[in-house]
Amino acid sequence: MPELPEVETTRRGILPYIDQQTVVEIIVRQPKLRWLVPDEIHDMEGEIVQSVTRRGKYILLETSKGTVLIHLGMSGSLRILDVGTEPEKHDHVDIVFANKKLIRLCDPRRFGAVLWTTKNPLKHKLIRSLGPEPLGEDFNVDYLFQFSRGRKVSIKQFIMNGHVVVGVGNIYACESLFKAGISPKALAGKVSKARYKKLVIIIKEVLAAAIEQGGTTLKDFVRATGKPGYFQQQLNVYGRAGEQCSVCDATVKQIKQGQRSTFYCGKCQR
DNA sequence: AAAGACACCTGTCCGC
DNA sequence: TGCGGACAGGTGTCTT
Repeated sequence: MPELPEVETTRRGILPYIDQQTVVEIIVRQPKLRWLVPDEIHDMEGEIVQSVTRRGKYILLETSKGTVLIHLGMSGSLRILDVGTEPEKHDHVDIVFANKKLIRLCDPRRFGAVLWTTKNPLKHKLIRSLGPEPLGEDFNVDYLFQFSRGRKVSIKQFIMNGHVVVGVGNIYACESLFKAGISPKALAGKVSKARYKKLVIIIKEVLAAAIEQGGTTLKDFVRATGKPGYFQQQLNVYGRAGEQCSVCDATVKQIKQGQRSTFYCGKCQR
């Protein structure tokens, strides 16, 4: 489900309810997520949430004792609810606050994670080797072009690699390459600097626009408030195999790259 | 170091 | 209606 826009939408959704709030209780109904939810997570109880930030697709809740790292995996969502709201089947973790609100992690496939670190979270094993934020200045044409030299993977797999740049998942990789007119099959190491320049600009535009729209709701993504996102209305190729391209008369194609579906227009993208 | 396959898990949809 | 298989928004780990 969540790529960067959905995670950022979620972060913004929960922020006003939990920032500077005291954690009263953490309820773990199902500890078996991608990694076991550690018992030390309860050290957060009684602590005040000092910041609600995001690094890549991780949401970080910082307290003076440590930081919770939350990842939504493929099917996770976080919602703000009132204390007393009955949990449903896949509601695995609640973080309950003194203001009678709670954030609830629902994750049917359990590829998500809830982790705890007492150190600088940016130095956590899963965070420290991540690539730059796509909306930051460190993600620019010089960086991407340099990093791509010698790479033999397709450009689509390259930009989806979190060690290259974070937050560009399957939907936005497909959409960005379509808008940039670049074939997803082009080899990363062979793409020109001029084309990378355009791609960088477009990735930033696409992600920023998706955040503004509250993310993409394909089947079940909901924002923290329970509302869906609206960016799916602007998808040009993702999920549109067999349909006519929105720009030309060709048909949108679907292929597999690195075990993931890729959607593209063979005429607009070369 | 880089690339590819595989793993984790549940729900849904499609063809027979 | 049932069943098998493919597929789904991610990414760490293991093998080449």
